[in-house]
Amino acid sequence: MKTEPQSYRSKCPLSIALEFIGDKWSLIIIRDMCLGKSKYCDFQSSPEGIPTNILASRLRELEENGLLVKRPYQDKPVRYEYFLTPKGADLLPVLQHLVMWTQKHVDGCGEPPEGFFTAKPEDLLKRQERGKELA
Amino acid sequence: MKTEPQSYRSKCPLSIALEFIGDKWSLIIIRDMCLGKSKYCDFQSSPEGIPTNILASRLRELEENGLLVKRPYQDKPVRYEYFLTPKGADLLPVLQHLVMWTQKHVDGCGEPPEGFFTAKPEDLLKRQERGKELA
DNA sequence: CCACTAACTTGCAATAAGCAAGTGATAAAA
DNA sequence: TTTTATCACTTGCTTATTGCAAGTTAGTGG
Repeated sequence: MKTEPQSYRSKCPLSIALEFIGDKWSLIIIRDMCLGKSKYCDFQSSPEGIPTNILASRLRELEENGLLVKRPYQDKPVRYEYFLTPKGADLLPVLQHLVMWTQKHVDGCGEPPEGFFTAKPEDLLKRQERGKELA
Repeated sequence: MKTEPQSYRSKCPLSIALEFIGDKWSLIIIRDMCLGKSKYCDFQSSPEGIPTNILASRLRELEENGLLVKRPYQDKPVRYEYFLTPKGADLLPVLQHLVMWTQKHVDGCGEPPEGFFTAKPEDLLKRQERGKELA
């Protein structure tokens, strides 16, 4: 996870990518956002059961790193929704290939929802735009 | 990292993939093998500077999980070379997209070696086959 | 014999993960 | 009007993982 955008361990683009999303949870959150989830409790309710303190810290880091943005959807009390930025949405091809890899090599894994493989990063941003229009 | 192939935290293929390679180092080793490295000291000399105990444990786990195999290339003392299996080599598209992602979104990152984007998983296995023929 | 190399292993301090419980703001129910 | 409930977190604490340095083992070359 990168918090200070300087001082990467190397200039290798793969290594840098792993400093952003090289852990067990970040891409799970990105996946959930790709599937349309946007609220804290949505992420908590995923079957992997992310611990709540880790969810909070990952959301903070992903936002600091520009992969997502949060936007209040109510005040009293203020509550936030999280949306992918283009930078975050562009991880979709990575997710798609990881899913294909598991389907090819791991028995008994589940199926992604319909349309997952044909989705494009741009499609993920439309949801956010619609939300903005309504706000 | 998966060691016991049962008991995934969920059946989601993305989540399962992350149990195999969801950390900061596994894909660095896979990358090095994609680039033709095969010996312990090769992996150690990469610019990211993987700690040696982590390298040893990752090589063990990646082998247990079937992403690579080791093969002695000398005895007295016995020394091993590590090679990608088809399962490991099939992560190449994931690496390629991660590299593209960083090149698009992170300033000042380096370039992959020539031919990286056009390589295919099968190409990575030929090296291993050549090695076997000579053995 | 001594230095040196490759491939590890071990010890240990620091960091991160994971679990459970608590907090603060508010709305809805009794 | 207390009582309960929800959402989005935070805190405390225990365990696990990282990362650094040093040591080990089985050789090779001089």
